[in-house]
Amino acid sequence: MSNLFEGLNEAQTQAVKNTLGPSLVIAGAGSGKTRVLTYRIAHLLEQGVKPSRILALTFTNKAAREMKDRIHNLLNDDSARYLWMGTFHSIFARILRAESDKLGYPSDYTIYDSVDSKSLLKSIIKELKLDDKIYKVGDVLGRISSAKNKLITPQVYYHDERIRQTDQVHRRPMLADIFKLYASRCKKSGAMDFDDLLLNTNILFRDFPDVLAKYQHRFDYILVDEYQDTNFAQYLIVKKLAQSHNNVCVVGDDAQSIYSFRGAMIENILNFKNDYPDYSIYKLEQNYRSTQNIVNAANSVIEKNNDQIRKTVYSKKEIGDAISIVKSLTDIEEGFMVSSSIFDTMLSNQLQYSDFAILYRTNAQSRIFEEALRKRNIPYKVYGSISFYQRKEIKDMLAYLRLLVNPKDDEAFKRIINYPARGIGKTTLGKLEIFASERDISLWETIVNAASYNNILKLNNGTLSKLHKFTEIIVGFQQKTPSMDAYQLALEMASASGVMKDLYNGTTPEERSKYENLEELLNGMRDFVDAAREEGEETTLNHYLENVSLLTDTDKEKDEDRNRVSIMTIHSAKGLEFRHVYIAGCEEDLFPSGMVKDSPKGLEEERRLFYVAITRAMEKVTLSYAQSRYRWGTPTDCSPSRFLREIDVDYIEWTDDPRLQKTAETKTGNLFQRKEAANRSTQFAPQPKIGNRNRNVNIKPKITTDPNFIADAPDAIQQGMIIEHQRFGKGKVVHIEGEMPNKKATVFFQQIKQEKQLLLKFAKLRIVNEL
DNA sequence: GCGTACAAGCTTTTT
DNA sequence: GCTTGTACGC
Repeated sequence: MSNLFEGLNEAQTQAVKNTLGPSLVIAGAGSGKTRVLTYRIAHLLEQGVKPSRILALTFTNKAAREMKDRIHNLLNDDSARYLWMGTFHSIFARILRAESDKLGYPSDYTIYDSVDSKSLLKSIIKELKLDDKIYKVGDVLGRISSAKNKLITPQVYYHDERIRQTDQVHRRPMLADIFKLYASRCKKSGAMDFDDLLLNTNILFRDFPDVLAKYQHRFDYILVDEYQDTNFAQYLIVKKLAQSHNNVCVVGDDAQSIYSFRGAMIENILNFKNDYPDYSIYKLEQNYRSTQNIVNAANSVIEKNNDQIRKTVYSKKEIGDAISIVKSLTDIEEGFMVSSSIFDTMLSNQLQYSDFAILYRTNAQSRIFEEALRKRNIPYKVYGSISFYQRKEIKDMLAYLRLLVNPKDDEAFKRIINYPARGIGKTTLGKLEIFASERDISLWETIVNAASYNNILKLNNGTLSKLHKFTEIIVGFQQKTPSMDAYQLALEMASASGVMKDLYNGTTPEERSKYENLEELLNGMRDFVDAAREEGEETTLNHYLENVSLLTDTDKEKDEDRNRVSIMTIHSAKGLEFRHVYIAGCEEDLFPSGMVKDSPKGLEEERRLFYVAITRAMEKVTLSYAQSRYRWGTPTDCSPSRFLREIDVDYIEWTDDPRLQKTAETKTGNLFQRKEAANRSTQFAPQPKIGNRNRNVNIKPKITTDPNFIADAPDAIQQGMIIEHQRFGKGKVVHIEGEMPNKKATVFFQQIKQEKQLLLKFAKLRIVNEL
């Protein structure tokens, strides 16, 4: 490795070089943050620091893996393998496995994901005979989670007057009891949820000073990526571990803090100077990713936030294209517009599909883009949404395996006791649950001894023998578990349990895909076993299951996924970059989300999210909004997002209506508002006023070849796309047959009710057959 | 105990 | 519009 500092700018060089003492690296979007982190670690290794003495914490497995790869390539040796690098959750899960006995957990403890947590909470709420409309599972879990992230244990929660009063005011006085029962059930099942991993690490370090000392001395250097997204529990772990040497380097960007709903405290980065008074600060302000227009536009938005570390992010790249703002009439049309634009841009600029991304605020928006892209035969990949490991069929299979390793895992038990159907239904499970709960034992212990408990359980002989059959299968596999590798075991379990057969018999596409998913899981396990064997690690099921709950979809990218348009939420786009970015649904109540618009803090976070979205782009940003969008199954009127107005007009280009562009040359006032006003008058003025709302007979069906008319239709049609029939909600639809060049088409008129008046009219064409 | 039919609720974002 | 949960009949 010749010269590490070659190609780094001054600020980057300083941030890489000065490895001693506390360092705060403020890294603007696209400023080479990952580069600094990897070079800093490589630099430490070059100086002779042992990799095992470096702890590097990230927020996603992907980020950790990428960094490892890059360090490996920089140094050209395998020292990166021995770094302690990973997500907070995976690193501390590992430490907790080693120290679990001190906290009264087995080292093979199960990690409950949010589906497991919710299922457990649901049964607790039922058990306490509480109204599940008042105690909504999601809300309750959110409350418990945020308590844990603030290191509020159930005991503290239970005895804290103020917390209890808050719950009282919200008419949920039993939350403390639910929390307490939830925690004790988890512990009894030998399970930790995501938040427990951080909470229990803190408890471990608090109650066992010798253990804390051990880990303080294990790591000489600590690095934290995305520090603005740490919550209190994570913050305190870092602080404690760094105490003896203060060699802590945190990297982050307060402008990109978008996880406060998960307990992230932007204050952690803002207060770094108070925690480590002798800190050095490095500001990375040059953006290497985006054009000047994009950087400047993003800056003009984030400027509106009060809570921030002031910095000047700039780009020395070309000025580049202005940001486009595009209006569509409906969400469906937005889908067409974006997919057409991607198609055209790709062809005319000779780009790859993977140069494009469509970003949105909520996962619910993905479907429309999927459909639009599919119709154009554009390959795409949806990121996020439902994780592979959270799919029902995968969770069911994993539940069998979990039960082998940790038979006390009641959530796994409940998933599979009657899957595939073996005649053990609600009634039996109910009896088992009551029995287990009264005696404080697990469901597994209950059925193993069901015969001897049967004077109380009162199960009939048929049920008893069904239970017995189930236990026999599980016990048989439990005995094999230590001697077999994870893949072999899972494969046999899949057939012995009947899961394989159940999925194989499916005929519908959904069922087929479930079977394929099971195959994929098994393939993944085989890869795991192969890799472990190669590295000389354990190939056991226990080892496989250790991390599987912490894996997400993005962690298993395949080659065929490579040249595809990416579709994802802005949250999951964080840290990524694309040449062309479409930000869809820029509408009030969607982005910014309707749930936070009343709180200034919430709004600032939404604005940061908008900032993150814009700064993903290297060359071109297109902002899109629709005037009407399906929500809860009905068309809803939308108004453009306030964020569109917040972008400095110098960096915007208005492309949806060419007639208006010439009129907006002077730069006084707000371009956006003027254009909106102009839009309103030109768009609606020519329409005949409809007096009687109930009689929409003003539109006369006609045969048309009028080119102007066709020009009004979505351009997808002009390209000869086949557009299927779409239902138009409550709008009135009129059919008109017409000839287009080479195409026979049906035209739909739709009127959308807006503010109780008929305001809009637009045409959709359906190509009936190709000539 | 199982499968189907209908109703209700729902849409912030995730390790 | 879609998914999940419940009620009812077998």
